[in-house]
Amino acid sequence: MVHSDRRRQIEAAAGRLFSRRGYAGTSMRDIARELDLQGGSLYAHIASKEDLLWELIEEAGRRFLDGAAGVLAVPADPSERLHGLIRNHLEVVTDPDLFAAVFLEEWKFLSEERRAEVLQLRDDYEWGFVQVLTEGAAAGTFEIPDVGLAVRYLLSALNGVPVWYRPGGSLEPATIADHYTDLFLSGILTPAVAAGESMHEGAGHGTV
Amino acid sequence: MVHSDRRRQIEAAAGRLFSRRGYAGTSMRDIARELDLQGGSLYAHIASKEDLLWELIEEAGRRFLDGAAGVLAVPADPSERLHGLIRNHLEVVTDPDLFAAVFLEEWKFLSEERRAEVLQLRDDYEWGFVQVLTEGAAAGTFEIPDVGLAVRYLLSALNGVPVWYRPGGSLEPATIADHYTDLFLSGILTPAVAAGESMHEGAGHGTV
DNA sequence: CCTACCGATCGGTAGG
DNA sequence: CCTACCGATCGGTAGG
Repeated sequence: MVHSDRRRQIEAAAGRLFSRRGYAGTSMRDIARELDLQGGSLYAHIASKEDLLWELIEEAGRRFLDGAAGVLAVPADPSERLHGLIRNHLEVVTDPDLFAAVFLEEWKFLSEERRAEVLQLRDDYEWGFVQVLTEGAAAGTFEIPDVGLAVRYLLSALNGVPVWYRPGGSLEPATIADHYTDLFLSGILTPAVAAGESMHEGAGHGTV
Repeated sequence: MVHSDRRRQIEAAAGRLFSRRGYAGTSMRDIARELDLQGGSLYAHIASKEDLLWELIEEAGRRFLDGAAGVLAVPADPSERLHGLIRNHLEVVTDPDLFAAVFLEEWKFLSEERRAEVLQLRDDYEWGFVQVLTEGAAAGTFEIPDVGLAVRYLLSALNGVPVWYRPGGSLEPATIADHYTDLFLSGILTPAVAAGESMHEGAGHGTV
């Protein structure tokens, strides 16, 4: 658990390369080159390429889960808790040291056991979102025909952020979280229209 | 442009494998094995592995763009046009013959020229969404503080569908499109709350 | 479409 | 951490 500096450097290089070219598209020699080492020298610090991938995925997964647990430990109404979950998710996903893109995309290259562990972790994590939406619906604050679908919709939107996010840009993760929370809670229809009256033909697109 | 049956079989096998394990994680011999061929035999039908990837990406890209153009050619109010764009996107992304996951994830393995072509196509495609949202805002139907951000949010949510969608399941693409359009237009807050009055403390999460 | 092969590169190890 | 190497596999080709 406590790793040497060199080990951390190797993990960081691997994280950058796995993010950019994927696990299968990155060779051990690619990683070594980033640190001016020979390919074989990496094995003084790590046991295998897959262990390196696992380390990165485990770390990101832990942060997702710990952050969400922190949010859910605080009593608050459903909208606030949802905002907290969204902000946590976007902080993890935009943290340049966490390589969330690797967590999200490269887990399929893990061994079967580790893959199962990741899927379990993702299920647990999603459960927090399901709980908050269900609470909000029970309280009458939210109106959600299919909670599972709404959670997949939201998490997909959040997971798209690392694709275009650049650290140091004009949008801080917390600001994106504010915008995304509003989009998810209120949508884009102007309030008067959303309130129900004055819409030309039903909802404009027969549904639900 | 007109391809032999064999060529189409090779493309389909490549699409399936590239979707599942990625371009770099799939070998030509993997593809050949699916068709009970020897690896070298593929080169009687295709020139290179990258050409195979390009073919799949080009085809999906064309369907995204053609479908959107069809929607935008019909006059309708912004909510209806948006619904049409969403339905088209989800039809493309769930079409088992189009391998949209390859289009979305594997373009980074293309040559620089082809990569640039894909990015241009994506820009053009996103432009349609930006246009519809901008029209809706100008008409007073939509209220969107940052149109570009809202489009990225929506497209990310849509691109997440192929990750969990299974053909033959209980949700048709058109049904998902209905749900997702509602989520994007109206959010999840109950109308009375969304209309502005009766919310305990501002919006519950200070924003925008 | 197969057999047989090309040079290059892969993850990983031995021995220092 | 390097040199030197292992067997396996890679994308692709020649010649039939």
